[in-house]
Amino acid sequence: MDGGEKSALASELAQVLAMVRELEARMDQDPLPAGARELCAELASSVDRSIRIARSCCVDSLASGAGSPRSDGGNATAAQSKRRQGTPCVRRQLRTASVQDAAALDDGLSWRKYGQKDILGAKYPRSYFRCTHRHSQGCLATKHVQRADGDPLLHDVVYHGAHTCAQAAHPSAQQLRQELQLQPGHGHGAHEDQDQGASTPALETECLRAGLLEPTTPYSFASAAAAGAGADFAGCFPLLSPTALDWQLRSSHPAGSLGVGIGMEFETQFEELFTNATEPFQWDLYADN
DNA sequence: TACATTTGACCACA
DNA sequence: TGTGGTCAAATGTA
Repeated sequence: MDGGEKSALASELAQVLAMVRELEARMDQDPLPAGARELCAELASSVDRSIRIARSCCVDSLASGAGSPRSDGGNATAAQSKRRQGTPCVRRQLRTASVQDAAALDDGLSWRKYGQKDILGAKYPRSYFRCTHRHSQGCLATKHVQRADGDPLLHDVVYHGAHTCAQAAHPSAQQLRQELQLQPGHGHGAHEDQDQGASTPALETECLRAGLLEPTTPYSFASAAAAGAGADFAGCFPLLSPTALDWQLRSSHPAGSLGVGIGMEFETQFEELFTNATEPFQWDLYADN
């Protein structure tokens, strides 16, 4: 990371900090002031920019194997990668508000659970879902959901195959299809092709810069993890991206219902953002400037 | 009654 | 042979 990038990152983070403080102050007010939502969105995009800067700087060190291994639930993915060769997949991580909260895992598509399996080395079992319309419409889309070892609120969701049923028109399904099509070779899993596509992180960065990858979508590890460079690049971002955080806040607190409780939840998630991100980013930037 | 979930068993792959 | 992925019967629920 050169000096310019460091200062760009430091500047972004300084903005984030200022906005968090402001948001914190506004959270005490009831009802929530009009600007709070906008501030959340700004906050999200600012952290998102920070992550992009950090990511573009970290890729090289990650490619050389210097990246930190997955800290949560990732020990099972190596074995998993032996399976489903030839099926493109998209991986996401979603955080729920509580252990019982399943709403945050709802992607708007209808799934039917068809199995659950204890995974070697994983603390929590993996659940297997397939499209409800598998039999009626021959839709072969499936997804696997597994709770992270280190953080029970964090769920690893792996999607296999695009929806071909009536749900294919759903925004979530279309987004998934787009991400699946971004898979190198369109036939390898996100974490399956660690031996190819070293240029993919650059591609992703370019897409992000060009606005081809919508920052408003839930954070996907697909292209990052698909990159050979990031052998397990996803593990370097052990939490939701701020954009996904924003998305979650929006989805779990629909318009008008953004209540008092959000303050604590938001605060907790940001606390995690800063504490968890410290290692992978190694941001001693303030000391550095 | 229809549909979803649970769970033990089976299969395929490395 | 061990493990992940899937099947299908049993069970639960609206």
